[in-house]
Amino acid sequence: MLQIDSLSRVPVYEQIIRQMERLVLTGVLSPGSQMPSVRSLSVELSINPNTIQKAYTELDRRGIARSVPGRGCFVAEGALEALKGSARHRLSELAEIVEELKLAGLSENELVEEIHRLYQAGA
Amino acid sequence: MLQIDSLSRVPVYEQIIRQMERLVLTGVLSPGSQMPSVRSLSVELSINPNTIQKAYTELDRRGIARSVPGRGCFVAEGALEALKGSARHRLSELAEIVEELKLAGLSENELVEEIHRLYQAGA
DNA sequence: ATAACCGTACTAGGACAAATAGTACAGTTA
DNA sequence: TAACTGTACTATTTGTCCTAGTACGGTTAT
Repeated sequence: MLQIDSLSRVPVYEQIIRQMERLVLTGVLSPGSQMPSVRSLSVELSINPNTIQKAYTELDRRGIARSVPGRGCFVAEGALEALKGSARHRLSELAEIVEELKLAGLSENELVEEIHRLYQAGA
Repeated sequence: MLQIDSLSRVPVYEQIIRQMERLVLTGVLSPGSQMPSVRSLSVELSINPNTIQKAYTELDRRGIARSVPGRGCFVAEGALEALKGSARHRLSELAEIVEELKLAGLSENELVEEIHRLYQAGA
């Protein structure tokens, strides 16, 4: 279900967060559905339970998941809205890269063309 | 001349690299011109000389700067070409963000509009 | 009830990168 | 000669990520 790159600079707990967000956005995980338990996922990925918990706690804080002691961790009802809202926040990251590309001499048309290709690509 | 955000996750030496690259791209530093010395910059930014040196060494390795023992560190002649070449490499970072925004429901038109605004903005 | 799950909390320690601190050496320049 | 330049090296500190182990309380099915 999830894939972890232990060689990446990106912390494992953040990789889990991103992939969970992605599963929700793509509809693989629907609001209300149960997520893998902390322990089962830790066994599946061969990762310490504390690391999984850190990811789940953060997902809870962001309003994407709801943890219920004794029952499990579920995709929050407003998960999609929360994700779409936070997506706007990532426009700032986009702005940084765009500005660098712009300075490096990439024209607006070239960039728009690149965007078009990315949008056409599947997945 | 440079600004360091010590609270950022981005390492100080990498912040220096990026800002130097930016100064070259914007023409503030021209090829052949002398860059601040390791020691003077360390005093100005209140940062250990070793951290500055690490940034300068990397800039040298990328072909953006040329360090000359006893004389100083200068902007390389082919700095602009080196920078424009490596800029293309950052298109992969762009692809990641675009894909996330796409999943989050941002339409291609909205994104293109955003790009247009970024290109019109000064700086 | 009891066993088997669930999330949560806490302390301790290892591994690693980033940064600091201090010293030293060799080349350049006024 | 004095004051600068880059470079090299070791030791130490700091912070983050992750692992390890233990414990507590709530839920569920048998």
